[in-house]
Amino acid sequence: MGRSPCCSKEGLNRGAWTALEDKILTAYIKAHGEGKWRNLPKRAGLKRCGKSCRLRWLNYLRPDIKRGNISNDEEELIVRLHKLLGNRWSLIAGRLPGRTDNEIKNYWNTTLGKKANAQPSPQSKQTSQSLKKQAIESMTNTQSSKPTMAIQVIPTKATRCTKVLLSLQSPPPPPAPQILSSTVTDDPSQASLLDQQQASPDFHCRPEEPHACDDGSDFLNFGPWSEFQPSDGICGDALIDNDCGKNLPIGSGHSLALSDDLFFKDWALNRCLDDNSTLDLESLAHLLDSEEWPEMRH
DNA sequence: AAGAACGACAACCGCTCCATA
DNA sequence: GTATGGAGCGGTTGTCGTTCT
Repeated sequence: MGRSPCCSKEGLNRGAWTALEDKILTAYIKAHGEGKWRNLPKRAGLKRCGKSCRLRWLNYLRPDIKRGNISNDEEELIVRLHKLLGNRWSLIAGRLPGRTDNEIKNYWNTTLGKKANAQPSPQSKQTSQSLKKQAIESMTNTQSSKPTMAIQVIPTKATRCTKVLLSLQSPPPPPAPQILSSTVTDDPSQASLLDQQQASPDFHCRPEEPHACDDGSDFLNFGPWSEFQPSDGICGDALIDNDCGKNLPIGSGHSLALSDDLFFKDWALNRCLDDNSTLDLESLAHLLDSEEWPEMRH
């Protein structure tokens, strides 16, 4: 389907933003909020493409952006997350509050990528597509693998978290445990994750927005489940139902055996963060540092 | 001191996904 | 079911400052 360009490029400024433009954009967004990027330049009186405005805001002007050197902890986290997620910068950035995908991408390309090349990792160059494929392959192979975890399989397809909402007021947690349920509790690090998830019902929530699923289970639904239906040869009854409130077979002995690797990818994909929340860097670090971690990475 | 090479980062581009009419 | 617009993502390019020769 053909698409009109997001904006006419004629008469628009390009290149570096001026201080005045920044000021105008910031003032406009503070007054009217984000969104409607296509119309924003016109309304704000900027001679810029809407996309450009969005990028400028997200990568530079946003008040919660942390600027400055990336700490060693952050660097280590980036490296580890990159091993898990590949070049999915937005997901990685989601785990580093105040950092933007662009910043992390640049940092990787200029610094970490070279280090990684010096210490080649089999996964370091994975693309989203290859990750996805790998995930699917992994899933289709897991039926014969050791059923160590009862994790519902989540497609690694990155789905934005903007509509993943939980109630702040009363999220009666679904009776069934959530994503890391059942058989993973032996590991203290994972238990810690569980605890944090359950103890923090508002993580990655936007209180001002309506809730996608009142029972709080919707945060588990973040992908085209149709891709992973039983017809795909996957143990369907181990999958979470796409409907809110229906859950995975918790503690069931026949739950889908998900590869450990995929489990962590899944975890990483789902741990969307609230912009205002303290990052659970600790929990992630805990996870990454856990004794089982090296084994899980193959 | 001058120019080349390099590094860091901002910005752009094209593609894809999702929501909606 | 389809077309379209809005928005986001990842790859790439451009620019500027710093270091090296």
